[in-house]
Amino acid sequence: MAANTKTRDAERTRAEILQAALEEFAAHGFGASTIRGIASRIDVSHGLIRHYYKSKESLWFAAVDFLFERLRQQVQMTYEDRKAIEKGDMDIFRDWLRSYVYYCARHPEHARIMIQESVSPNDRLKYVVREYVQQAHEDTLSLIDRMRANGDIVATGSSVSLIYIITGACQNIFALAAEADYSLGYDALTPEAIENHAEMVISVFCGAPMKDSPPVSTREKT
Amino acid sequence: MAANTKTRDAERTRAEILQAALEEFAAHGFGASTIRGIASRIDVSHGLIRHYYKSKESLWFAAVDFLFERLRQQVQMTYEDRKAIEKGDMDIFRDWLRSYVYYCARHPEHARIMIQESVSPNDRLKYVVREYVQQAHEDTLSLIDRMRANGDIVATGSSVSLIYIITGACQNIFALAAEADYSLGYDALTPEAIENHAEMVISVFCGAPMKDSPPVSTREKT
DNA sequence: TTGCTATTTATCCAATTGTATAATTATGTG
DNA sequence: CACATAATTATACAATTGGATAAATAGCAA
Repeated sequence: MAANTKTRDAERTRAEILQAALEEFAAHGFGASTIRGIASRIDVSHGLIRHYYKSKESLWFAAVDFLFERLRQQVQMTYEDRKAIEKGDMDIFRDWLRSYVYYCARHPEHARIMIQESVSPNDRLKYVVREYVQQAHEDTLSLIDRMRANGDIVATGSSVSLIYIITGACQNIFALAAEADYSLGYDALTPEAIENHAEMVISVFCGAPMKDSPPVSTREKT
Repeated sequence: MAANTKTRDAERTRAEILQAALEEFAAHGFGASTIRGIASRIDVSHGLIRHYYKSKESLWFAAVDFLFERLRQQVQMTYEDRKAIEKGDMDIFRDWLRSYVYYCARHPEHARIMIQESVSPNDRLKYVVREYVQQAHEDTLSLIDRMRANGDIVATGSSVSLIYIITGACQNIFALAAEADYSLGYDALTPEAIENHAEMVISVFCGAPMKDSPPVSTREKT
């Protein structure tokens, strides 16, 4: 254990820095985030962050790697589920939608960071698209096309629009949670509100959930 | 005209500053936006902006006033339209959805600014909600409730969720236009893509548009 | 022309920023 | 114990920031 205590502390510090960086980047965007602000979230000196990550930008890349790895672990569709959906098993698709809504509620910073970086073409956006978004979008696109061909989704127009309609429908209320609270006194982050939102999304895109198969997510892992 | 040349220039300068400020705030968020950056967009000294607006924050408030006034002019529902929708005229609702999609495409900075300010409760968000969002949301809420009672919208759950599902579905692809371009080579801002998105949104929330009434927006004003 | 006022620029300043380097502390090994 | 190395803090610095004030320019009325 002797040789481990130091490295374990170091690893924990690295993880804490990443988590704090994610929150800071989501809260203020890349430009307005400060290394000192991130450091103060976990009560370390700002020099320590420079010790682990050589620049503010490299910290951003590391934080995004962490973000998408977590997304992958929590909501990525398995090959079997995908095949089932392609064969018309809409309950699997409902479960996937539900798990994605849960993810959006737990991690609203994800949508926020992507929207902030999508303001204009830039190297950070280019990186995250190339490393993570592109493959996921292409997979989703072919899945949606298959579902529309099967008649499981009825809509007219490009499937690209549909991808953003579905993800926007899932994300938006959590990205704007503070607005919903101020304007309507609605706390979108209570378990009931999250569950309600998942039900609503599912009913919009898949019709009402079937009575005899109570929606239980098999993909919820945290 | 003599007395007018000066004031007209001043008014135009004020308007140019507001427009540049909107773009800057949407591009970088409030914190990362700089008065000098806004000034350089319209090639004036940063001191001039301080002359017209006494602080960066007061400039933000003025820019948001401008933003929401433009929204009101372009997509606010008339009383007559509202009554027609409440009586079940879904074509009017389809037109309204369409005009909102057009607005989101023309002014993606609107959604961006709201999301950026919704990171956490703060005075800027509080102001814009109190001045603009709250009343609009309450109106929309009661309209949606009425439509659901009429059976014109079929979904299960809180109507608050539905508000954010609809607006998210309309906005998202434009807020993430750069991502869609990088990942799928899809330019969401072409007239065809915008039209397609409007069709898709309408078909998701209202079913396919009626064949005999080609969708023509009566509310599109710019 | 001479004033007068509004518009605009030019500087100045203290605070904050990312980055860099030195100093300090803790930990494990001999 | 001493010594080496990793973890962490402290400090320094040039650049940028919002804000403030002074200076300059332009338009107009007399």
